[in-house]
Amino acid sequence: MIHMSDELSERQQKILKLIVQEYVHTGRAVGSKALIDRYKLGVSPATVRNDMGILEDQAFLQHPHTSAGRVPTDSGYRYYVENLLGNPRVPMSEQIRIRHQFSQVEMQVAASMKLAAAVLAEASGNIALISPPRSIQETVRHFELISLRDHLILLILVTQSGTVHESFLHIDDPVDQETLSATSRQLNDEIRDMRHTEIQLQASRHESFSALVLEQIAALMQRTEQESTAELHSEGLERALRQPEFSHGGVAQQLLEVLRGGALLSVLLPQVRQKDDLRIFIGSENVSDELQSYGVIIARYGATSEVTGLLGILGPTRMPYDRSISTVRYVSHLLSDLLRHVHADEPEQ
Amino acid sequence: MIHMSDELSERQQKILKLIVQEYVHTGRAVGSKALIDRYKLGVSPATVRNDMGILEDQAFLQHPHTSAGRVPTDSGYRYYVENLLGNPRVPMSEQIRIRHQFSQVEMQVAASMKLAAAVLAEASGNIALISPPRSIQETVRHFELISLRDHLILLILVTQSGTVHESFLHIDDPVDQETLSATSRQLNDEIRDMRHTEIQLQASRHESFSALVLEQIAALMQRTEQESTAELHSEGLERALRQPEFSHGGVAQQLLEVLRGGALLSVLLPQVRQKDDLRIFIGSENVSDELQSYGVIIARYGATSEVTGLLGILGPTRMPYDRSISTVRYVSHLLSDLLRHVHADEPEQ
DNA sequence: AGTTAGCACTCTCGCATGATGAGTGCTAAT
DNA sequence: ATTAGCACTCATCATGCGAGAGTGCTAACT
Repeated sequence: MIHMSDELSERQQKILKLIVQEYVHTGRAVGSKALIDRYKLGVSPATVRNDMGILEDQAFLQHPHTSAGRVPTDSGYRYYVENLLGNPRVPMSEQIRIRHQFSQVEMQVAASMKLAAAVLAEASGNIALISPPRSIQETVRHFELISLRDHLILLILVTQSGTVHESFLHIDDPVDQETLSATSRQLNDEIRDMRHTEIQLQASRHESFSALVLEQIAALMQRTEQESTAELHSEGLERALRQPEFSHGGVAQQLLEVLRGGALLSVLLPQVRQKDDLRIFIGSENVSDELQSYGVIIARYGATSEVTGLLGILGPTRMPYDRSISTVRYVSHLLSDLLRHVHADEPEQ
Repeated sequence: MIHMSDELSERQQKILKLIVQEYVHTGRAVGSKALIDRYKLGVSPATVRNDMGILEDQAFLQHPHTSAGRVPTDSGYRYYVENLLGNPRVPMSEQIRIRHQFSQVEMQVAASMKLAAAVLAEASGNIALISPPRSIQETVRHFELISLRDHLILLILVTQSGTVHESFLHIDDPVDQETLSATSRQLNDEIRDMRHTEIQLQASRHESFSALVLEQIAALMQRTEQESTAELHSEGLERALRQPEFSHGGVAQQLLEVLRGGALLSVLLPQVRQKDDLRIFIGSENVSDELQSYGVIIARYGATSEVTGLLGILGPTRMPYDRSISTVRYVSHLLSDLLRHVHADEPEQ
C-alpha cells in the first residue's frame, strides 16, 4: 500500500526467481524460512516476507491459504519467463546427445517426428506435442497406380510436403499394369503441382478410367487437407502423470480429452503463424478453458514457409520453463534443417 | 464344510450370475439384501446368504471385509463366462449400425482399423486394442522409385499384406525418372514375392544403383518386420478412465505404461495363434504381473492364415464380458471379411 | 433336509475433535 | 530499511465415535 512502484528491486527479482525455481522443483508452496535455508540470501526471513508481500501486491505471488508459503501466479511465471530467464540455451552436452540421436534416424521424416517428440518429453518431463509437416496448399508431386488384383488398384500419391498417401480404387473392368503405368505417366505430367481443386477440374476433361483416377486423387487430397487440421500427436503422457498435479484422478482423464479432440490444435494453429515463431501461454493466458491450469510452449518449424508443422510442450503451469523453452527452440531448428534437406533444393546450412 | 459338492445348484448358479451382473453394473460389493430387492428370487436373504457362503467356499466369491457384500473372484468371472453366459451375440440393431459405419469407410484399411477400435471401445466402455494386419513373412508385391530431386529418391514399397512402406534413398549421382522407372520395372519382376532375406541375396547379384535399391528394400522390410511386433494401438482410454477402478491417480499412469511398451503385444501374441482364435484372460490368468487386475479379451482376425492382426478389449476384471466378447467376435469377423476382400482372390462371402 | 427369522457381531465410512507445525503479518526496536 | 519477537491462521493428521450395511450362527419351521 505504501510502496506502489511498478519496478521490482534487485532483491525482489531475485526472490521471485528463487521462488519460481524452488516451487517448480519441489511442487510445494515456498515460505520465507525455506528460502533462506536453501539459498544464501544475506537477509532475514522477515525481510524476505516483506518483499514477498510486495510481490503479492503486484500479483506475482499468491498464497493458497493464510498459513502456507507463496506460489507464483500466472503473471509471476510470465515475469519470470520474460525478465528473469535470459535466453536459455540447451547445454552443449545435451545438444550433442540430441544431434547424435537424430543422426541415427537419418532422413526418415516419420521417425524424426517421433524422436523429436521423445526428446521434448524427456527434456521437460511433460507432454510433447507435434503435428507433422504439411503444406498449406498441398500440390501433387507424383502418383503411382499399382494393380493389386482384378478390380482393385492401389493408388499412391506423393504431395509437395513429401507426404505419402494411399488409397484403394475399385474398378469394374480389369486394367493391366502396363496400361496403368502408361496412364499414370501421362497424367502425372498433366497434374504435377496442381491443387485438388484444379485436379477436380482436370478430371472433367477426361473420361472413364482417367477421370476416375483424377477424381480419386482430388478426393484424397481434399480429405487429408481437412484431416491435417486435426492431426496432433502427443508423447510422454505417462511420465507427465507422475507429477503431483496430475496424481488426482479426474485430471488424467481431462488431459486425455484435451489431447484427443482436434480442439487443441485448432486453438494453437492461429497463434503461431510464422515459421520459427515460438509462443508461450501460461495458465489463464490460454484461450481455451480446459488449459487454464496448464502451460503451453509452441513453435512452428518448417523447411520453407510453405511446408510447416507445430511442435511444443504441454504441462502444468508449474513446469521447468527454462529447459522447456530452450529445448523446443532447439528441436524446432533441428527439424527445420532436416526438412530443408529433404524438401528444398539448397543444401542444409 | 458339510457340503462339499463341486456342482453348483441351479439356484447357486443363478445367484452367481446375478452377483456378477450386479457387481459389473454398480461397481460395489453386493449383499444378500440388495440382491433380493432388485431381483425376484423366491427365497429369503438368509437362504441367499447360505448359498453365497457356499459360493465363497468354492472360491467364486470373496468379501473385501467382513461386513461388506460379495465380489466375484477371478474364478467367479471365469465360471460366469464359461457356464452362465451362453453364446452372446451382438444385438441385430447394433450389428446394422456397425455394418453401416463400416460401409462408410469402404475399403480403406487404415480407416477401418480406427473404426474397429472405436466400435470396440464404445461397446465395452473400455480400452480397445488393435494391431494392424501383417504377414508373418512379408513378401514384396510391388515397389516404385520416385525422384524427388537430385540425390534424393523416394522408395515406396507395397508388401503382401497390402501395407505401404516408404523410405528416402540418397544417391551420389543423379538418376532421372526414366531410368528409375526402367530400373524398377526390371527389378520388380525379379523380386516379386520374395522375402527380405532373399532380396538381400539378390542384391549381391547386382551392382551400384540396383544393388543399393534392393538393399534398401530388404532393410526396410526387415525393419518393419521387427516393428510390427511392437505395434499395438489403443483407443478409448479417456472413457475407460471414467470407471471407478481407474479414478485413483496412479492407476492411469500404470495403465498407460502397460499400453505403451511393446510388452503387452508380445505377451498376447503367442496366446492367439490361429485366425479366429478368441481368448479371455481374467485377472490372475494373465501371465504378466501388471495385468493382474485387468481382463483381456483378444482375437486374431485376418484374410488368410498368413495375413493377420490382433484385436481385443482391455478393461478392469469388472467388465461387461457379454457385450465385450460378442463385440470382439463380431468386429473381428467384419475385419476378416474386409481384408479378404482386399487381399485374397475369392470374393467376400 | 432345506429354508427362514432373529440377533449379536464386525468393519467401513463419515464426521467432529484436538494437537501439531509451518508460515504469516504486525509492531517495535535497531 | 532491516530485523526480532510474537500472536494468529489454517492445513494436516491422528483419534474417537455413531451409523449403517452385511454377515454368521442358532433355533425354529415346513
